[in-house]
This record gives sequence, structure tokens and C-alpha cells, in this order.
Amino acid sequence: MGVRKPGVRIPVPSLRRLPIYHRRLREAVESGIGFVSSAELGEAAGVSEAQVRKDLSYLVYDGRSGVGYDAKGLASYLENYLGLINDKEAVLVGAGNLGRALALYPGFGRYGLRIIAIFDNDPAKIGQVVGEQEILPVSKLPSLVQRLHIQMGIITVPAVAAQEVADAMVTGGITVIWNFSPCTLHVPDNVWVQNEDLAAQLATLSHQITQQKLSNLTRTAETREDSLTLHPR
Amino acid sequence: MGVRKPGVRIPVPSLRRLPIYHRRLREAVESGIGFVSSAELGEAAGVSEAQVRKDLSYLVYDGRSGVGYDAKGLASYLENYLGLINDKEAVLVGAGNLGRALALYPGFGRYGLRIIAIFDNDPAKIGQVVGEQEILPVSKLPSLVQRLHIQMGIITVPAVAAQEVADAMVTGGITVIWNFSPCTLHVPDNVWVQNEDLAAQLATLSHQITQQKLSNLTRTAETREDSLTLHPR
DNA sequence: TAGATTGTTAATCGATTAACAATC
DNA sequence: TAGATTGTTAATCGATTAACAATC
Repeated sequence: MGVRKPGVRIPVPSLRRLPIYHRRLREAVESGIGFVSSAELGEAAGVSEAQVRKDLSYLVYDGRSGVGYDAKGLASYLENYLGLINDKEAVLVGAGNLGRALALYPGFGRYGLRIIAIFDNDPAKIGQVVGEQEILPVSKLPSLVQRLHIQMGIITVPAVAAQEVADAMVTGGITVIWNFSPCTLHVPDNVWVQNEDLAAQLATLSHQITQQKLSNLTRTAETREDSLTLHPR
Repeated sequence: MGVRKPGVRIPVPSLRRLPIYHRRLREAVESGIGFVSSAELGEAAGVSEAQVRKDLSYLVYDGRSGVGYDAKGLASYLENYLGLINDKEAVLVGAGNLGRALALYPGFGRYGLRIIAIFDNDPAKIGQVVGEQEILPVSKLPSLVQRLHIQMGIITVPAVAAQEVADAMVTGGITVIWNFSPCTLHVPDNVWVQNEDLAAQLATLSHQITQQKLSNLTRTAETREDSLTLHPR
């Protein structure tokens, strides 16, 4: 339809919604549905239809007025735009429960993630096999990363060890780090860190539970009927 | 110092930074440091010192001009505010690799999370023990949740099964759901869902890697020296 | 055509930043 | 006191929402 201004970059909140839209579109394709409206995409992502159209306006892919978005076409476009069709080679450091779970997570492979090596410093773990990978000592990380031009590192070690792991990754040339350790990493400007701090997330859930309890107490004291409406037995 | 307006609720972005500040304060306490400045807290969270002071202005806890924030005092305040000191009982459904890893994650217990039951529908898993919990069939979930007044549910099942698990949780009276399945859940208004969609997060990392590659190609074509600066060998 | 839904614009909303008087 | 750092205000920035002409 209209003309896209070339200088405008997609906002991060919009970017984060694209995978949700993509999933909804794939579901439509699998159900044999040809077109999906912005309202339907918004429903999947929990945002308004206006928001969806705004998000998609940052892409160079148009919907069809009066019809919606071509499910197959936009899904493919998003796979390209998000790089899901490219193979992304990664190393994972920290072969604890979480690290093993991520290494074996089936959803990642479908998005092009290839974990090509797993590292740990626990002598008891080195040599063990997770999936198709043998666990290697962290000392071998920088050279391997450098030699194979690995772009991505996943950190699932305890917080105290995370910074030195990040340093080793940066030394090897890694520029994207997915950090599951509950800590702040210090890296050069050209390295992109995404934190997946589950303990911090839990803290916000914890706050939510605490608030709910408080408001329930208040409500019970004020009007017993409202309280019963919210907590049907 | 000043007067807090009572009607102002803390914005979600601010709320999500509080656990990071809390962690930084705990580190200070462990190092025997009495006060931490907004600049130091901001450094830990990757935000400006002005942002930190703004975030903390939503709390009813004051720093000391010219000195900073009392590490022990503010840490305790945040533990209360975030509800970290309260025990929060939860059930977890989906005893796959990720579910087991979360059930055994040591960081959660320190924040007051008690996973008091684990469910799965795979007959091969039912009866197995994870940590201190025996895996139970999902059919037993609603009554157990109701009887013990559990507030929180953690979902780590495949996407196709997630909605029915959420329904069972809601039936039992759960009002906070932590959803690790890559799907959108439909729940009543009084239920609070936090999505931890790792596949969607991976998609944004994937986009980042793709963009870096593109800009490196461009930069290499334009000025070879810049490219070398960004990729020291 | 009539109905539906798009892409875009302008208005609104909310979060971040900058600046500084207050104060420890 | 002098120096440092706070809490708050106002200015800025950016994202979301509402409205509607364009159009399939």
C-alpha cells in the first residue's frame, strides 16, 4: 500500500511480538486457512489490532485490504526477517539441569539453532554426552569458537562463574550471548547480551501474588460478596 | 525526603528492575559495604542513575542524600515489597527436561518458591521422583490445588497440552500462571499469566545475529578497517 | 457494488532523561 | 563547611491507540 520510510527501525517491543504473529500464522497454514486478520494476530499476542498493523508496518510486506494477511506469505517473510531459516551455531556453557534441558529443547532446532558444543568445568561432567554432544572443558572454548566462527553463546552456569565464561566467549569472537545466569555481564559494546533471569522473573510473580493476597484481604474486609465472586468454590 | 502520591502505581518496567537492584544490594551487604549509590545500582541493571532514583521513588523507602541507599535496609524492604520472604506454594505440570530443571533450580527456593507437587500425563513418568516430589497424574491437579489453596502454577508441557493444563489450574483456583509453553493461554481476567516463551526469545536473538551479519557485510564492503576493529582475531 | 480490513496519520499515553534545589 | 548524592519536577522521547481514507 503506502510508502515505507527507510530510516525507521522496528521498536524492540514490536520485534518481540513478531514470533507470536509468526506462530499464529503457522497454525493458520496448518489448518488450511489462507488469510489471517490483524484482529486475529492481536488476539494471539494480547495486543490490539491497531498495534498489529503498526508492528507489521515496519516490515516490507503488505496485507490485503478487506481480507487480511496471507498466512503462508507473511509466515515465510517473518522466517526470513527473524533469521529463523538460517542455521545459527551456538555453544552452551554449564551442563547442569537447565543447560541440559536447553540443549535438548526441541523448539530450538526448529528455529535454526544448532548447539554444536557443550562446556563445563566439573571434571565429573566432562566426557559425558548430552544429546549428540560430549561435554568439553571450558578451557577449550575460545579456540573452538574462533576456529568455527561461532556467533552465539548460551550461559547456564552459576552466577559466580558467568563473567569469566562471558569473557572466554568474547575472546573467541562471540557477539551474541543468551545469559541464563542471575547476574549482570560486562561485555564490549559490539556484543549483544540477552538476559533470561528466571529468578528475577520469579520476583515479579512473587510481587503479583503478594499484591493479590493484599487486595483480597482488603476486599474481604470491605465487601464479602466481591471476594466470593473472585474466588468461586 | 519528599511526599509520595498514594495513587501512583509502579510501572512494570520499574518493577522488573527491582530484583536486579536487590541482588546488587545483597552483594554489597555480603562485601560488608553499607551504602550503595543510584549510579552503582544503575550500573548493575544497565540503566541510568536517574532511572534508578525514579524507580525507587515508587517505594516508601528513602536513600540518604550525599551517601546513597542503605544496602541492608533497602534489600530487606525489597524482599518484603517483592514478597520474596513469603513462602509461595506452586505446582508444576510437565516433567520433561525443562520442567525437571525448573523444579530443581536452586535459585527459586531462595526466593520463597515451594514446588509442592509435579504433574505429568505420561504413564512412564507418573510415580517417578523429581527432587522430593513424586510425579502425579494431571487428573489429580484441580482437587489438590483447591484443597491446599495453591496460588501459582508453572506450565512446561508441549504447546498442544498447555491450554487444558491452564484450564485445570484455573478450575482449582490458581490465579498466577508461569507459562513456559510456546503458546497463548486463554484465562479469566482475575488470572495473571506470565509467559516465558524461550522459542520467541530465540527468534529475537536470531534476528540480532542476522542483522549483525548484514551490517558486517556492508561494513566490510565499505571500509575494511572498521570491520577488522569489530572482529579482532 | 457493499462489506471488510488494511496502512497511515494524529492524538494520547506512559516511560525515560536532564536538571537542580534540598540535604545528609 | 564542602562535596556528594538524593527526590522531584519538567522536558523529552518513544510506544500505543483511535480514527479514517484507501482499497481489495
